[in-house]
Amino acid sequence: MKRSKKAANPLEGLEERPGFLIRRAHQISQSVFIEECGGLDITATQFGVLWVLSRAGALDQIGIARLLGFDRSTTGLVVKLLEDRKLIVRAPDPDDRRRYVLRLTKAGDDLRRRAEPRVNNVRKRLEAVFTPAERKSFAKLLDKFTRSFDETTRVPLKRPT
Amino acid sequence: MKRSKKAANPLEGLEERPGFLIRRAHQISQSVFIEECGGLDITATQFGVLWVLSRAGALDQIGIARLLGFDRSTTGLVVKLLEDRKLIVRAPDPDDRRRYVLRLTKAGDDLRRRAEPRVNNVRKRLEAVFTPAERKSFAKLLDKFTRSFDETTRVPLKRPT
DNA sequence: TCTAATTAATCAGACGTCTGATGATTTAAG
DNA sequence: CTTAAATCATCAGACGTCTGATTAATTAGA
Repeated sequence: MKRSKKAANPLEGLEERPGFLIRRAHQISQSVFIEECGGLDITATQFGVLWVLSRAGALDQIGIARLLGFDRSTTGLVVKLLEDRKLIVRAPDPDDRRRYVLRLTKAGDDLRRRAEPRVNNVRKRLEAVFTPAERKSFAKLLDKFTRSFDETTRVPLKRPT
Repeated sequence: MKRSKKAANPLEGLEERPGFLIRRAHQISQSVFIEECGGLDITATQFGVLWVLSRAGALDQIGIARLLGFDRSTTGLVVKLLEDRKLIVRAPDPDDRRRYVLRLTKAGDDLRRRAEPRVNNVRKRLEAVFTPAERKSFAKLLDKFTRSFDETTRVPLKRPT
C-alpha cells in the first residue's frame, strides 16, 4: 500500500483554528457591510464613529476610541476623513486645550440616519445563517471572548457590566 | 420625573452586534499573535503562507489565496514580502507561463518550524477563556458562519466537506 | 511650587485588505 | 484556426490597523 505524501486535505485542522476562523468571519462581515452600504460611500469604521457620536453626543477622539475599541491612531485618521467630508466638526475644548470636541454635522447625522436601516440589514444577513438558539449562543460566546481579553488590548473597551 | 436624554449606557446593543464583536475578536486574536510571535518578526498572514506551503508543497499565488481565503492582491503583496526576505522562492511555471511556482526556502521552513509552537500557543491562549464545551461550540458556530458565506466572498475557500 | 507622570493629538512607517484596471497567457467556442 | 472568455499576476489607489516617537497640556507628587 502506497503512503501518500500529501493527505487528501493538506490543510487539516485549519477550520478549527479560532484565529483563522475569526479572520475569515471578519472578512465576511466587512464585505457584507460594504455590499449593503455601497451606495452610501461609508465604511463600517466610519459608521461606527457617526453612530457613537449620535448616541453619546460630543466626544473627543480618545472618547470615541474607548467606546468603540479603536486604536488612537486609527481613530485620528478616520476622524480626519469624516471631517474632510464635513460629516463631523472639531472644536477646541476650552476646558482642556489638549482636546478637540467632535460633533456630528447635519450632513453627518443625515448620513447616519440613512445608513442605519442598512446596517440593521447587515446584522440580519449575518445572523440569518443561524437558528435563534445558535444566534444567541454565538453572541454570548463572542461577548465572553472579547470581554476576557479586553484589558490586554491597547484600548480597553469602556462598556457596562 | 426627569427623562434623561442620554441613558446610562449610550451604546446599548453594541455588544450584541455580530459585526462589532467579530471586529473586536479579530483585533484581539491579531494582537495575541503578535505578542506571542513578536521576536520572530512574522505576522499571522505571513505565517499562513509559510504554513500552507509546507503543508501543500509548491503552489502559485492563486492557489495560496484559495486555500487561505486571501484576496489575490493581498496574496501578491505578502508573497513579495516573503520573497524579499528570502523565505520563499518563485520560479516560472514551464507549463503555464502566467504562473510562478512558490516554494519554501530552508530559511522559510526553519522560521515556520520555530513559529509553529508559538502559534499553537496563540490558539491555546485564545481558547483558554472558554470551557471545553464552549470551545467546541465556538468553533462550530464560526465554522458554520464562514462556510455559509463562502461563496459570497471574492475568494471562496477551497476546503473539504 | 516645581518636577514627574499622565494624557490628547499627531506623525512616520509598516502591513493587511479590497476595488478596479491592465497585460500576458491559456482555454473554450465557432 | 481564430476569436472570445477565462485566468494569473501586477499595479495604483484607498482605507484600516498597529507601533513607536514627538509635542503640547494637564495633573499629581515631593
